[in-house]
Amino acid sequence: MTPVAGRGTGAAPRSVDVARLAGVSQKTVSRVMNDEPYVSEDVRRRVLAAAGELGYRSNNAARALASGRTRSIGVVTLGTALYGPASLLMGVERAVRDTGYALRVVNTMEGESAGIAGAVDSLLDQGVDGIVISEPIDEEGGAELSARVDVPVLVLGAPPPFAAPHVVTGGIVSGQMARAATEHLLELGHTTVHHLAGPQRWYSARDRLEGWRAALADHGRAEPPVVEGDWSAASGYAAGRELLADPALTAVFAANDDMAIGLMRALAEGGRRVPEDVSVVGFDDTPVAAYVTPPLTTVRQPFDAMAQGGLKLLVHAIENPGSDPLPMADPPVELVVRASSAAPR
Amino acid sequence: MTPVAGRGTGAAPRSVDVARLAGVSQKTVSRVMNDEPYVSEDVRRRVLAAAGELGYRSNNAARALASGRTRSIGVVTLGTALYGPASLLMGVERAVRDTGYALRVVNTMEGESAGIAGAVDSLLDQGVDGIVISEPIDEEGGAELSARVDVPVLVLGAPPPFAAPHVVTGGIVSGQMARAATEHLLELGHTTVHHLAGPQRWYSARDRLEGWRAALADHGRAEPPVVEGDWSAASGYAAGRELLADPALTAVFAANDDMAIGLMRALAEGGRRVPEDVSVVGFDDTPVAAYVTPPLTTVRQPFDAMAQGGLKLLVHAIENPGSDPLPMADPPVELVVRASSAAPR
DNA sequence: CGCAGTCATGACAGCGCAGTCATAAGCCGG
DNA sequence: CCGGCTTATGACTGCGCTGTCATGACTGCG
Repeated sequence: MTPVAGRGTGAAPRSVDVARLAGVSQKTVSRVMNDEPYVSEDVRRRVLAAAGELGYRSNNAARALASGRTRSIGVVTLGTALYGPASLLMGVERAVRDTGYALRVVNTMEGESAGIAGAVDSLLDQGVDGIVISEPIDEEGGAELSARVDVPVLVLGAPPPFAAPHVVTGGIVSGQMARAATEHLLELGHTTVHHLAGPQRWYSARDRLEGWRAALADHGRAEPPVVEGDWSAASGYAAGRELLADPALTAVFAANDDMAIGLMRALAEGGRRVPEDVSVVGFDDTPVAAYVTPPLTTVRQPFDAMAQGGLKLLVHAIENPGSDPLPMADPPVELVVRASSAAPR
Repeated sequence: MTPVAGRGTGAAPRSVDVARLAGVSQKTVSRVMNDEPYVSEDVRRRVLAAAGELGYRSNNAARALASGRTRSIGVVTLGTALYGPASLLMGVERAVRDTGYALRVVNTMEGESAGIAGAVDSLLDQGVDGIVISEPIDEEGGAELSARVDVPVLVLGAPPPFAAPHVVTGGIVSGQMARAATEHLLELGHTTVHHLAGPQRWYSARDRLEGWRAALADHGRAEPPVVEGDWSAASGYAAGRELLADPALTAVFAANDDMAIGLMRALAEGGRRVPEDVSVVGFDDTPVAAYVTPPLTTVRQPFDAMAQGGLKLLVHAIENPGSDPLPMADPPVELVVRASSAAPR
């Protein structure tokens, strides 16, 4: 009368069930599942066959409880569909997959009560083995947070927002490329370059501002007033309407492509031709950048490479606690010159 | 000599430690942490104070093991930064947060070996309580997959790709809006409307194709040959170069905004003015759609509402097993008319 | 005042794994 | 041919929590 397994048919099989079927101990099943050494080929095969037959899948909670590791990495995202952050997140997903870890995601909406600290906290609650903070924005709470973080943290695309024990930084210095973009415009012969900045709570926006500033300083050029947007094309458009007031305007470096597109629309409406009257350079190389009118000169960021490289560091830190952090090679960033930038006049 | 807790200072506090400090049983701590009834206010306060003092956070793995529920929901994404899928993912993240569940993410790259089935499988391995499949694409393997799925599944933005036990569908019928977009062009006076379709492995692309087709059929119009892209502006551009060959071309409905933008560029290069010679309508209302030249008429999808509504269904299915699925109200979709569409001539 | 019913709490077991240690078998060299 | 090694396996335990049940205190009511 008793069914084979002795439990209701609905219940998921456990390692003991597999063990029984394969005629081995539960521990041996565990060994096979974890690719531990000291298992004979014969036994391994029998266990795998039994597992397959029963449709066994090991219980993650039990495994995490017993081993103290969850084999998962948490990501803090910004909760926007902006091309940069979204691409970085996708890169992280792809890269995490390769490492064998699972991915947990929480997002922190800008202006939300808890912010990054809250997001990190909820990841710690979930018991992740490591944390990725992607494109952090500036906020308070970093100090108290760092005390509670007891797993390695990877900060992607910007300097770490807080000084926690095991923080590594991966990813590019986007300031460097902002500098290159600005220099591109100067070398075309523009007297100076205006900057349409991103929201300054974002490290990456500040980075780009500083890169632009450094380029102007290097070349001994006057620094025009900065106009700040919020990354959106709408804000770029609004900024463009402001900039139209300046008859001397000949070149603008925008902190991302969306703002550059909004800016170009405002310029067009104001009767300024791009690039004949005003050159525009963006940042990100979004998929549409090459197809707007005119095609946008911009900076392409290697999101996948950043994520992959950074995760390698993180996994190293997780699996070799106490060891020195791996060095991070800055992945290649590229200035893509298109029709929106040209010599003045 | 023995320190207070009797364990190394590095070890995370457990509920027994809290219990000891608060002078109650471990079970009572568990009661407080889970907001169970039958705990006096006094005890509750003492326990919370003790937990705060020790920096206690409950161990998720142990909780999951004991309760059999992980309190987490898995999402299958497409691994692209395309505006639609990325927005939907963000919407899901936001919505999940409100439900109190944690989010695990896996993505299936198009053309990858395992595909959706593999992604779902890995989520099941992780032991999620429910699964969200966002924008599924067409593929085999659905049948065998459905046998293994033992948690509720929500399919967002398209019909379910497989017949699993507990599948609910949430989200809009984008075909309906494709129809509205096409009708908008017909009502402007265009004799017929071309369609620049998305990749037909995507349900949403097929939906839009069918909506377009239905609109033409309703109005008794000839159906021009379909051009298929891959969602990218580049593919829209390529399609545009093909469409230029047709001198009778006066209106195109593109399955997303990026392709519409590429298309408009090709039209511009071919000397066809938008909207004077050719009207273009897109789909998605990406943030730049309003700022390209000319501003793009398009269809705005309420990603947040779709995700929120869908997740409500999913959580209901998780927490009330066996009950009838909740009805899903289609969230409002909106045709945004801008300058890229106008009457012919 | 006594009994049933609510409320508040604790003791205990067990969730399904992995870690530790014990054990047995094979293998080698002196 | 025996002591010491490597290899292969199992018994047992415990990870930190939740579920079940028992227990006692307190309540109201006939």
